[in-house]
This record gives sequence, structure tokens and C-alpha cells, in this order.
Amino acid sequence: MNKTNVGCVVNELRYLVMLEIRHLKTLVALRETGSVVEAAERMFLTQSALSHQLKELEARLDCELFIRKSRPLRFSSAGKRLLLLADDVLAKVDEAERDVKKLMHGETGRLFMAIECHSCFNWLMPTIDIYRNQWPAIELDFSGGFTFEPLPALAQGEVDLVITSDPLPLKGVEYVPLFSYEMHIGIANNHPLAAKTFLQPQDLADQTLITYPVERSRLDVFKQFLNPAGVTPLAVRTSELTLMMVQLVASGRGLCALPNWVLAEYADQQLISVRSAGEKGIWPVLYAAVREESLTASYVQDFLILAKAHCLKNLQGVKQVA
Amino acid sequence: MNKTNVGCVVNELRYLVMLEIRHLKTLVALRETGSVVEAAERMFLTQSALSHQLKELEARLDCELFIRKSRPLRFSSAGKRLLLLADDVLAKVDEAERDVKKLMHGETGRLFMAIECHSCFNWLMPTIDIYRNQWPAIELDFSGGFTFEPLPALAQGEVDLVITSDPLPLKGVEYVPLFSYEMHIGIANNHPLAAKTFLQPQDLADQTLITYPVERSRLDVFKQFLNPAGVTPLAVRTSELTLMMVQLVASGRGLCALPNWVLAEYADQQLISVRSAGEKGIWPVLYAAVREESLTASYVQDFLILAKAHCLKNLQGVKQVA
DNA sequence: TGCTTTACATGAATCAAACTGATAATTTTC
DNA sequence: GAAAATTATCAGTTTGATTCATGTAAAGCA
Repeated sequence: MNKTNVGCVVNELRYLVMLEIRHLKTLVALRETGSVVEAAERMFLTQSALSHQLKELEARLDCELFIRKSRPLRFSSAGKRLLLLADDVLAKVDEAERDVKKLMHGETGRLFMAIECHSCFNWLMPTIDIYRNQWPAIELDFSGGFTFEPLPALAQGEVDLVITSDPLPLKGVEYVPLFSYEMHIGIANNHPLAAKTFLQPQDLADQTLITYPVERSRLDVFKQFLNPAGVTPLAVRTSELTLMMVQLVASGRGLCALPNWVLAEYADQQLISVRSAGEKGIWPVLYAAVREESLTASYVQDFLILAKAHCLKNLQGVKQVA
Repeated sequence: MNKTNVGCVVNELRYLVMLEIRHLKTLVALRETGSVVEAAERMFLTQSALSHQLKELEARLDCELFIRKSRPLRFSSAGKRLLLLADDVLAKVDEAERDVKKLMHGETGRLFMAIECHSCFNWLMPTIDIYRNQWPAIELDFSGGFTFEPLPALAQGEVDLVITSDPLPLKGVEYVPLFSYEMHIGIANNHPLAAKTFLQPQDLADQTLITYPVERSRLDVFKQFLNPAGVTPLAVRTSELTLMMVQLVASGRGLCALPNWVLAEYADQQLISVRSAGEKGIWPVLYAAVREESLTASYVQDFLILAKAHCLKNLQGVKQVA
């Protein structure tokens, strides 16, 4: 660039591409997780890699993008500006990629869904709404209900996708992990057990447990917590509605075991208290079950990607599965 | 992904980033040049590299982006869709990068320009208009005129940037090549010399040459064409206005030597004919001269990048300098 | 039609940059 | 203040983008 002498010709004036899509994704992950470690995890990279990447980017731009020494990390004004860009650009790139897929295999198809995990209603509906905009030509349907057996229906071809936390081996059915979450126990604020930091199986021996009206063999509290310890609750009472379960718990009629992301919002409002089941807690994994063939269709792949991303982003305390 | 057996768990569902900024730039270069070879040149890559890149991208997207066997190449519908994305995204990325620069060094400054190449008015004005939007806080000014000596004024600090095709060594002045272009000779359609495919110096010995009113030592026709052959035209007549020069040429009053990009538009309208000077033609290089210190300022760098890009894109028949 | 020119494709080798793993330095939390 | 967690850094490895050399196909021209 300079030999500090008379009239030299400066040649390398190519436009240095500083920003890459990769960087924008990193920034978004950073914002959504609040730490480099977690952002790295979400991007399937090591913390080291991301640290290098950020250092390199900051060097290229010659500016600091965020303040590390604060939890959660805070973005500088430059960082905020780039996040604005990221939100815009990443959405558009995604859309373009989808459009290309559609142009190629002019895809239209069917995506009938069912849930085995009844709380999943909470996130599934908003996800479907987003999805409908992305793939307007796909025929969508949803089967709920407690009597309905989704997995056999999936194998038979009656439905195309089932949300379940119980991946039982079935010919031609594959399970795509979405995320893992903690199964929390909801308890009245003034309940004596609320004094404990976490609950043991025995604690439930003289309590009423409130569940969805399904067999015990399909409930994680039994499978992973009570049964192994040989404990049965004093009574089991059922409810089809989550909100009603919470009301019952709040008024001291019993305890309930539900995903953290369901209980969190009620706990935040101080309606009830939540405790872990055991010291480490119970961490089921939620899967999307689809038939083998479906996995090749981009409109199915896209739904899976969307669901996973949507949950990781919006559901409190859910973790990516390794 | 598949072991074609019972109920396997499919794990790798990370969103494969297919598109990168790099790819978008390639597509745009492809559109603007109309061939892989030239696009590669413009991106400072080999033809091979670009060929690989495109193959890889098409594989990732699983679709053809453009039809190679046609000149200029034609884009497929998928290609067109991605070009749409590219235009949107690249502009926004540029803007964001500029904003970051401004946030950092809150840059405001001065950019007084002058031209030694008088035809440059044509592209300089539109370029300045674009630039003004990008850097509204920069004070812009422009000195024209045939009596004014820009290069000394640059060294003295009266102006900050000079467009010239004659990079004479001056302390503290650096020359940034913008592009190279062919110096064409304009000639009346019915002129006897119009029969030749290109002109020799001797052809001008009995002709009138119409030039801008500057010394012959600053005119490329003399420096690079007539003087080396020891030829002088029958007469030299001057005009300050390009359009008037062309009118004179069209009516058979003489010949003129002007950059291809100036004459091309008149030739396209069949107003005049153009011929090369010599078999290979004369190919001057146009430079932007700036003072050494200016090169570190991003608002100057940005002007240079913009000018170069704008000319390569919009001026007919200009070439990037190696 | 055959010959030359030009543009693009391909394979192997190279090289740079991104990533990892281990560890050190730092900060936060209790 | 100690322990835990987060981030930075170093050196080694891997990946994948780029080049070089060459092959193939199309376009232009006699």
C-alpha cells in the first residue's frame, strides 16, 4: 500500500468482503443465547472456533461488536447495527433458498400432524402458522385428542408427522430429535414440599398427582421417576386442559408434572412454584416422528428445521440435543 | 441418515447454510459480464475457481443456475431468483458495513475533486450522486475547467482527488487505477477512412483532428499514437464540449480521439463511426490520484471502490486493470 | 467440412483459513 | 476468597477453496 515514495501506483483496491453469512448467524446466535459458549453449541462449533471468528471479524471491521464482560452479553452500537442487518438478510436468504427448492421440485404435498405430547400444542400452533406462510401450497392438518394413537397412524400413512417423547422402534419410522427439556413438577406456593429445592420420588407417595388422561406407561413422571423408585402417588387425577391442571395445583389439590416451558409462564406470574424431579431433574427428549420417505422432501425437512429453531428460540429452558 | 431399519433416530438436522455472500457476488458478476471467464477476472479468481464454485453451489442447491451454452449466458429461473436476492442483500451488506465504519470513526470529511480527463464528467457526476447518499456528511466539491492544473492542486491540498490518465510521479501522491479503456477515433460515416477496419498514424496526416483545448503533451492520441510515428495532423481544431466535437466529426469537419465509452453511444445511434487507433488500439489507464494520507480514510476508500465498480458496470468496453 | 479459437469442465496439488483441543487468563458466583 | 464458568490464546490439524495443467465441447472461420 505504501512505500512512502514518489507517485506510487496503488493497485489492490478490490472490495474486501468483510461480512459473511456465517458472521450474521453467529451474531444472531449470540443474541439468542447470551453467551459465546452457548452460541457455539447451537452452531455446532467449539467455543474456541467462535472466539476466533469473532476476534477475526472485529479485526476486519476494526471495531468491537459486543461487551463480553457482562451476562448476558451486551452488543455495542456496531453490533446492534449488524444484528439489524442479520435479521433482514438471514430471513431473505432462507426465503430465497426455499423458493429455489420450490422452483425445482414444484413441491406441493401433505403434512398431517399429530401430537403425543399434549403440551406441545403451545408451540406447535405458532410454528404451523409460520410454516403456512413459507409453504402455502402444502396441505396442513392436525389431529389431537387423547384417544387417538398417533404412532400407528403415522406408520399407516394416516398422518405424516407425530410429536412424541417416546421413540419406539417402528418399521419405516424415523425420529428426529427437536430438543430436550426439563420435566418440572408444579406445586402450590404454600405447599409444605415447596420448601425443598428438589423433590424425591418418595415425596409424592402421599400426594395427588394430576396428569393428562393417558396410560401411565406413556407418562415420563412414572417411567423415569416414580416407577424406578417403586413409588405410586396417593391418588391420580386427570385433566385434559393444561390450564385447569395448573389451577388445581395452585389451589393445593395436587401436583403436576409438565415440561418446564409450560410451567415457566405460570411460575413467572407466581401462580405456582416449580421444582425439579430428583437432584438432576428429568430431561426427556422431544422427537418429531416421520416416515422414512418423508425425510427426503424439502417441505418436510423445512418443517423440522423450523420447529426446532422456533422451539430453541422461544421456549424457556430447552436444550439442544447433542 | 438411513440404515433402512426399524425406528432409527436421525440426528443431523442442522440447517445447512448453502448460500454465501461469495456466491451472490459471483452471480452478479456473472450477470454483468455474461461469461464465467470474465466474471472470474473481475473477482480476481481463476476461471477454474469459479467453475468449481458454481458446480459446488449448484450441487448444494440441487439445481442448475444458468445455461452455459449461450452467449451471453442465460439464467435459469432459480438463478434469477437468486439474483433478486443478491441485489437486495449485497446492497444492504454494503450499507451496513459503511454504517459500522461511520459509527466507529464518525467520519466526516472533505472530498474535493477535479478531472484531467475531460470526458470523465460523463460518469463522475452519476457516481457522485450515488456517493452523496452513502456519505451525506462528506463535503463534496468539483473543479472543472481547462485552464486549471489539477495535479499540483492535489499535492497542495486544494483538491483531494483527481481523475487522470497520466500518473506523473509526485511526492505524496498515489495513483489508484480505476479501469482501462480503448481510445477510439471518431469519424464521419461517409468518410473515406471509414472503409478501413482500423486507422494508422499516417491516415491522420491529411486530416483535421478535433481535441479538447489542452496541450498536445497531455493528449493520448499524440503521446501514444501520432508522436511515436512522427506524424502530425493537417490541422488541429479544439472544442470544449464533447457533443460539439461529435457534431463536427459527423459533418465531416475532422476526426476526434475519445474514449470508447464516450463515442459508443453516438456510434450506437449511427451518428458517427468509430475505429481503433492501430491494430491493437490504444488502451490508456484511468487513475484516481489522491494524497497518501487520504487512502486511510474509509470515506475516500469507499469513493474509489464505488467509482471503479460504477464504471466497470456502466461504461461500455472498459476493462479492469490487472 | 475441417481447422482454429474460445469458453468451460475436471483432477490433482497447493495453500490458507477455519476449526479443534488443551490450557491459560479472566470474570462471575456463592 | 474459592470454585465454577466463561472467554482468550496457542499450536496442530483439517477442510475446502483456489490454482495449475489438461481435457472437452462449442463457436467462428476458411
